Amino acid sequence: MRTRRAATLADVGREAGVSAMAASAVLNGARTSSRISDATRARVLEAADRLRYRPNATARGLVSQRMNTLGVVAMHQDNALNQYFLELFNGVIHGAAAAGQTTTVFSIGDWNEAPRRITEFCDGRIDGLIMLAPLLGPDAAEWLPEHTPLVSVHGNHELKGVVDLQADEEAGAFEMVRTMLAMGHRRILHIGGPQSAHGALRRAQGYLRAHAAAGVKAAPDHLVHAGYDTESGRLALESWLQRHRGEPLPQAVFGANDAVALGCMDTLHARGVRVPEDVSVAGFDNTLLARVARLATVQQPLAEMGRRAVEILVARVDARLRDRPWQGPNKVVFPTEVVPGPTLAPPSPVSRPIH
Amino acid sequence: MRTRRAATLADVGREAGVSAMAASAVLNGARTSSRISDATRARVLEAADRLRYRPNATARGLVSQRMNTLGVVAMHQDNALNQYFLELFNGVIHGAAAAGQTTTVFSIGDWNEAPRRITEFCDGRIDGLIMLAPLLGPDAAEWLPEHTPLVSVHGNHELKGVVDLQADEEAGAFEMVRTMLAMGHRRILHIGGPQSAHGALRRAQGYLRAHAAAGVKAAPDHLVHAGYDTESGRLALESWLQRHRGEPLPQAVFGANDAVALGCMDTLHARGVRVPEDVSVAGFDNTLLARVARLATVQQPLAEMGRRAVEILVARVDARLRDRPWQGPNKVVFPTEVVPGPTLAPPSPVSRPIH
DNA sequence: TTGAAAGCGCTAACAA
DNA sequence: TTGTTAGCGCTTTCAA
Repeated sequence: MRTRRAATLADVGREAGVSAMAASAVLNGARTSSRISDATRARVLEAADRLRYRPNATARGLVSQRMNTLGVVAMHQDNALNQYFLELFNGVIHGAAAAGQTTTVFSIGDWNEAPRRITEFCDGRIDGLIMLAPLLGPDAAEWLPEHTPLVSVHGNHELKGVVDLQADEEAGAFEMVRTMLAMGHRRILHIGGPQSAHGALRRAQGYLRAHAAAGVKAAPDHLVHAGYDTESGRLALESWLQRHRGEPLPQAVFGANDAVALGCMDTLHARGVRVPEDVSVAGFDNTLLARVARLATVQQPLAEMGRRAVEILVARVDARLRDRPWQGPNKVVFPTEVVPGPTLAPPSPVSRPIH
Repeated sequence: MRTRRAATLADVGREAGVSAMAASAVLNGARTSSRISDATRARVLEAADRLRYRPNATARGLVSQRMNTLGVVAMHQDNALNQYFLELFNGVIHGAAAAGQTTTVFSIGDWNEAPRRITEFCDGRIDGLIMLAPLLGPDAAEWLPEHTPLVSVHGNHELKGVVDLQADEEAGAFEMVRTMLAMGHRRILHIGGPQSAHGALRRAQGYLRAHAAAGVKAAPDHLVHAGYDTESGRLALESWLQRHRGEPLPQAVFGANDAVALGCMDTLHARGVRVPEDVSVAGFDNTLLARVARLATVQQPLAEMGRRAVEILVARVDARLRDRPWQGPNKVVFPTEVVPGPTLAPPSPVSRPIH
């Protein structure tokens, strides 16, 4: 019995000799006024089972104005989503499962595509959207879809109508650099993230504030900005070292994130510089990368942030469906924490020059 | 103007003073018999722009029987999807974007939930489903949804109606172990994956065939089975070493996959055993884990497999919509390849005992 | 060139 | 207790 389409309520009703509504009442627990006689119920159930009836989510969604599906949008680089995404996404999946939602992912190569792509995406197939690390200007409020509740993680700007989840990156960077300074490091190089990302700027601010708090002057050329990926880290450190040939090596390198820090370790390794004997290295995020490489890093509770993003988004979807305004906070900040590791140790008393 | 719902075709039509069909013809390029006058077209476009009209995907899906959305189901462990998933998923996302599809993910904690969860999931919200490393018995053919095209990656059984993508794991394991034997290794321990996973069995077969081909007898206790995750690898090797106290260390450990191999490296590290000086280690999959840890491994083209899975699935969805049978292959096998790395080196002439 | 009507599969009113 | 009717937003005949 190879039919192209799945059985519908009408089919079940016909098979059971009742109307489609009766079948609906039995199968999908619609709260129509009254109940169904046991005989009818049994016939319907039997017919549904025989026809392998499954309610059609699209039709339901059209009626109920809800698909029980959340969207996630993230940026990919070189056609690949990164570890940061995976950690957050694990939390999202977990939270979505707990809330009975499914999750639809789409990725964009550049946030400049966002106005078009996000608008296309918010076309009824998802009830709400989570934006991961969106690089959107303040003008985004103008084009962001009005009818889809939005939550961002590590948003760049506070946008009207978008609930944003942040980690306290400034404090995390501060603590990490404070730790380095307390160990005795003085020449700490920070390979920061893109200047277009406010999070990267906050990390750099933490770096500077730690120096100020310790009364140590940070050399201006010890703070540079690059990308957020491994290759950027590799190249940024390599070119920095070439520019500073003959000068003493930095005592520590603080990467914008774990991927960048690993890129830096590659560069050091390729030059025969030992970590941590010659140079200490630390990252940021505490992704799996850091755990595998035993990299000192700053923990952000990414999985938890993903879960919370879902919770808040579902609450907003519920509220919208009942025409209630969103009562919750517009911003949530999560704590960060230094994670020590064998890549971070006190500086060596003698310093090698760069060649 | 805060309305709860987005503008519909009817709204646009009303605003432009034409029928909803005219608006549909203009905006959604419906191929209704004739064309629209330029004046009407302009009015409709203007109204749509003013109302920020977006076609509703759910309504379209109901009519066209297609949501342009593909499903992906994978298993999570400890509430987390793993690297294997991420590599494949990157390919899926890439392929889906190229085919104009979005991707809906759901994860299950155990493949025993699959009959219920997959059935629920295939309810019209997705046009087709990709199953990643499904552990399904041959009976699955009975309950798998009839009306949703299915593709599996690393399927366990050939299932009627399911197109399966495999990598040649047996050959990959064979080549890796052949390489080890050629280097002079004789005591090669294989920490295999779960015996319920046929892929794990094929890797073990490759291990055995390489020994046979080299005329080397593999000690039976040098092939054990455990889980596919890091912790399993760690524990499996630790307990193996405890069971073999006093005997010489294995010269090489071949993990069921990269995660297991890293767990083995943890165990060796904790015991002060050096890699590769005392023991060589290799993994399988060539995930990011291996690349970060510079682990010797066997490459499977996971991203490409994800892309191909999408291509095939979309072709099947197209075919079904036109009531055409699927003409393509029911199985595709991808090549594997040994990736060398500094964790794999010739054995040391002296062998330390296990303590 | 345009509009009216029907229907995708479902649910929610109301009537019988 | 059950069936009829209408409608979610869209597309597709078919008639004007």
